Amino acid sequence: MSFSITLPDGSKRDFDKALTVGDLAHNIATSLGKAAVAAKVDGQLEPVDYQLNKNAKVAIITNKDDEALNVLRATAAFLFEAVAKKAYPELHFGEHAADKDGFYVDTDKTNQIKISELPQLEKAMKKSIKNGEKIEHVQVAKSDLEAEFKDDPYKGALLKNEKGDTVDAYKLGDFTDFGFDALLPNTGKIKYFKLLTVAGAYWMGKSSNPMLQRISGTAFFKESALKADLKRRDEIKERDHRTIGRDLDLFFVDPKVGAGLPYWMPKGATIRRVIERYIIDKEVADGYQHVYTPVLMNLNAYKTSGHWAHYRDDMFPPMDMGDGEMLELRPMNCPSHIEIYKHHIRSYRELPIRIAELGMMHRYEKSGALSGLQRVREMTLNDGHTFVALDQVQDEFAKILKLIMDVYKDFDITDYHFRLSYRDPKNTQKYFSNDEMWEKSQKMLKGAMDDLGLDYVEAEGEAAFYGPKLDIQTKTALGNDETMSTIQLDFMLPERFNLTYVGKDGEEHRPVMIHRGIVGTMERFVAYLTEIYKGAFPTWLAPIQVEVIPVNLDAHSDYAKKVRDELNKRGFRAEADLRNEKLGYKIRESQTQKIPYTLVLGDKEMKANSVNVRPYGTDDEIAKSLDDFIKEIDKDVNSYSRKNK
RNA sequence: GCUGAUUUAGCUCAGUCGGUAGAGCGUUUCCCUCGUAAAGAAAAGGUCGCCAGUUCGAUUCUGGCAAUCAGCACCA
Repeated sequence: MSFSITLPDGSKRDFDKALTVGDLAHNIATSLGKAAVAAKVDGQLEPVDYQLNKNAKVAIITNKDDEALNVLRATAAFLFEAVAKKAYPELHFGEHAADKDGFYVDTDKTNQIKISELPQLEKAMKKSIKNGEKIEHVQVAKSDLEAEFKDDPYKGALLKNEKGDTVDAYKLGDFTDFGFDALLPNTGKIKYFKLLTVAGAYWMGKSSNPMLQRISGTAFFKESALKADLKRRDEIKERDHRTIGRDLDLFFVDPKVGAGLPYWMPKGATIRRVIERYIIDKEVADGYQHVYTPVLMNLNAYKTSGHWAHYRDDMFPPMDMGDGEMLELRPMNCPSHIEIYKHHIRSYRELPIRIAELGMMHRYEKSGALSGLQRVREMTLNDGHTFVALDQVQDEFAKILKLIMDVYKDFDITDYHFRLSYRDPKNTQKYFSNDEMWEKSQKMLKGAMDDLGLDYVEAEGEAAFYGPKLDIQTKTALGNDETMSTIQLDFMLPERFNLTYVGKDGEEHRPVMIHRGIVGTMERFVAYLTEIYKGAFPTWLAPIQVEVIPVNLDAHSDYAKKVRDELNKRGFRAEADLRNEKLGYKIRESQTQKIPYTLVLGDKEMKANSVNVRPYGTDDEIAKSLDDFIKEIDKDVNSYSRKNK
């Protein structure tokens, strides 16, 4: 027997008898042997007692590697299970996982674990950790495990997913579980962990299945890392747009007047208006014709479009007008823009026809999904539809993508990835059934991305009901993935609404429709920006750009008003704080309100027709002439500067 | 929608083992007239989420509903 192990640096080591990953690590260096947590063997995560007996590529993982954290957390999850099972012998376990956010274990409901019981369980875990209890890695025949878990409602099903006749299982005392890539050989290393929350989660992630309880927590190798992570979790709250929205008086949602129906206060409305003007200008410059269409539409239009068949759960119930007419609050405005297209006979010479609208949509979101401006029941969509000939699809697609990238640049959106969203062919309830069209459009979309040489992930079951999409997924400041922009190819609706244009040949042809959104909805986009900027909006977006504060009310109010008026006249959003309060008090408020520029005006400034500038987040006092300040802020606004970030 | 927790003044939160409530911040008024992150005083402000039930009496106990939060499912 002889085989060789290839290490990450390319070097090879030959062996003539089997050895464990741990032995290999020791063989390389004693210190590495001590630090080894697990290994990647041909890309697969394996524990330190894994037997090497044939040619393989091996990378030893120590606690400096990200994957080591997953091993640690999986071990913590396993220990939690063992301890919880001891405390509640009748408890069953569902799925468990460990990743960059921590770990979780699903348990069944018959024996609810309350959040108040977590400290006791933590204590029991700590006891085991202190004792450094051994975790035994065993290969068990699948049939033995099936026998052991024969009364378990979940483990049997999970066992079916395990490949082969033997299963990698782990034992701590008489507790056994499986489904881990690799665990530590001993509980002693799980020093710094915390159980965090108890929440519901569906068994196997299906809402038709019973709901289990998910206990989640996190673990680190270093105490400082755990502390930093707990602090990070706390600080996330400070970025929450709901908190900032209230503190800065941007918007409110009040169940008394309707859950999920936000009210935009003047400051929030200002931010939104600036964005709306920006995006309309941008789109008009890119060849879009902006329109307004009604929020109500005859239900028949949504029957024709397929919304009524495939999207009804997300729609408000129709209004019965009593004379046979049924009106529907629109959930999307593709049918509205189709009506605009159909209003005239269209020639190939006009194509592409680009229709855009900041249109208000209503969708009946499930109560549990509502969240501030992030998920609402009334939203203004940055929507647009372009109607093109078949041979224009690629160019139009590239043009839209360029527009999106231009906008991202101005808003400094850099953390995003592309996702091609396809239908799930098995889900006939959700998607139009027309295999040929789906194949064609999905292939065309992928081809367009490949031609542009862009990287993407593919996701089945994420398409719109009428066609596949390119989704641009951004990361929010709170770490959630969300769809910011989308480009969707649609062969279905032109067919259903019998859209035509007259070709060069004088015959009628069918156009292709491209649905696209740049910044998604105004609601979600403002929520996103609020979190990214932590409420300190860049000057071009800030609801109040300049706060003017007189040193002495009697002596300097007139000059403060004069400066404010001059700024307002030039189109800047300036306010003068003429309340009877101390200077320090007003400065403080101007800072907590995150206003980009605070101007303090006293005798010196009045005499010299100057201002004293304190930019947000600093304690600078910069004296300059009013003219110079105006030049500075003008430059700041026009550059879409992010310096407040 | 589901599971759990929560809901008391504009905000953050105490409190009442059943006898209708408090603090800090904010607001208003008075006072102070001030050079870069909170001067001082007084006052106003609450159907104790909503609807039932039990009780002599419910903010407190019980039930239902709604909303909010965490997560799941869904999703822009």
